[in-house]
Amino acid sequence: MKQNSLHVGTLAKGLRLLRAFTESHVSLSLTELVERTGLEKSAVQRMAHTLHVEGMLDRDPDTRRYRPSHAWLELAYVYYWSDPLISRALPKLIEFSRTVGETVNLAQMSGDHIIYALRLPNHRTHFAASIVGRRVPALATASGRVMLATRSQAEYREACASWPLHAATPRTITDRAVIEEDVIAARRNGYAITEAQILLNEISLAVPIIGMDGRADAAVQVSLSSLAYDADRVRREILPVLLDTTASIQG
Amino acid sequence: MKQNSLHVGTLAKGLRLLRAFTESHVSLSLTELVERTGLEKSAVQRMAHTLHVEGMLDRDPDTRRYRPSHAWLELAYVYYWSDPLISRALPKLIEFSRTVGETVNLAQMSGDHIIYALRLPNHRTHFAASIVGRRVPALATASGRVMLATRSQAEYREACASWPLHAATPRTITDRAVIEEDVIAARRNGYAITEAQILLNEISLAVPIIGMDGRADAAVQVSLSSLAYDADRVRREILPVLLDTTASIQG
DNA sequence: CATTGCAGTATCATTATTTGATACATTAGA
DNA sequence: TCTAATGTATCAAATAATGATACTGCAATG
Repeated sequence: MKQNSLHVGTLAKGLRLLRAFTESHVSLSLTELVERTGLEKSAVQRMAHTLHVEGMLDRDPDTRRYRPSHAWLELAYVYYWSDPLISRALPKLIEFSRTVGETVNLAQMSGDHIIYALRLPNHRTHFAASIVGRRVPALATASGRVMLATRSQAEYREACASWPLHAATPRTITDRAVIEEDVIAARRNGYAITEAQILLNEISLAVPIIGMDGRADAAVQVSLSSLAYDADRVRREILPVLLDTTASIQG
Repeated sequence: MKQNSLHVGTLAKGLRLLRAFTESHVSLSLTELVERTGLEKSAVQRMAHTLHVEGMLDRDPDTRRYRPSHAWLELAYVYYWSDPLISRALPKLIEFSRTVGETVNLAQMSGDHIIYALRLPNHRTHFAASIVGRRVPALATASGRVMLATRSQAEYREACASWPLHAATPRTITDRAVIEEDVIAARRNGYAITEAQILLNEISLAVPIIGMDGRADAAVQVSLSSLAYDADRVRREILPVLLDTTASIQG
């Protein structure tokens, strides 16, 4: 498999079963697992059995399909305790969410994507926009751009040139030069605003949470309906409070 | 390890590493992992390496300590998609949270515990009370009792007699007869109220989400400060709206 | 209703892989 | 600077995973 003698192939294969479940594949039969993992039927049979016995997969006794178990939520629980930023930010975000009455997110850089680590929804929106753990190409988000803006020129240039982009909406910007300009603007302004990059009728404002080294690995992002807000109103009404919030998190 | 020929010991061991991380052990060194898992040093070395390479554990290059990775949040993301109750309940809970302005939880039965699958915090409280994935002995919670109340007499009696209890506060009820009476009351009333069972100064109201078979595997729970509310006020002001909410989820 | 195909389950000899003891390297503490 | 402890690397031994194959049972089809 791999020649590195420290690599435990069996464990890696087991993890592939877990990864086979996605947003659009939420329950998998044995043969579907075989297809999605590319492993042998026998191997999948054993791994799935083990994961079930160990509580990582639930199994419908009738359909015999496997599904994520509650353990997947327990892992998130432990993650929250493990990341010191979360406990520092959460109380402030709750307060912020109350005062602005809009959906508040904590985004973290995760490779070339951002991941939403906390979401405090205040309005009914798309399901995907309300639940934690979602990964989105960093370049397509206000949070990603504003975090990049705190990095060195070499770094954000490289990122703007090579990081992935996916045209999620007709208005998603795919011109990398435009994105880089937006990052440069965020550098000057200390915030970034995007419109309709991931969802139509969505306008996002993000401010970085800057660490002691001056770099940001996280950002607070407010997502608003573009039917209710335009960029100017966001700047006037939301931005000042948001800046207070991030400042208080940085402590 | 186990004599069942389908059991893949290596995979099970790898999962034990993941489980070694808890609320109070959020980052572990190699030797700590050895202690907590009871596995051989060599085995832990290999497993931890593999989990790191596969993206399930982050590693601080300086301290060489392992920590949960963002993948732990991604798993939660997939869980949310996989459980149809979540997508049905979430929009209603957001609405509910807005109207009552208090902390709203979706609890699910998970063996003899409940697990908080969704939390919409509206006030700063204890960290543990704000994040998803937390498991609590079912008997100690309004949600657990109100779910049990939808089961057969044999079932809830058995549960009240044998399920675990942990005296988290000085006011936690440990008299199982009293708990059973509370379940019976919940059966009549269609809701349950508990005070100071998990946290002092907390009062909780829960209403079950009843499935087609008449049994509840989930409940919506509102947690309030007992400084601001007493049981009567909860019944008058929160209960009616909560009943509307759960009814709409059952749809 | 019998037939066919497919998904899931069980078995077992083979051998690749994990194992765990041990030695080495590096860090942190005295 | 030395010492103890933690992390890293190696390798022969044998256990435990492998995957081919055969079996069972369900569900769809004509």
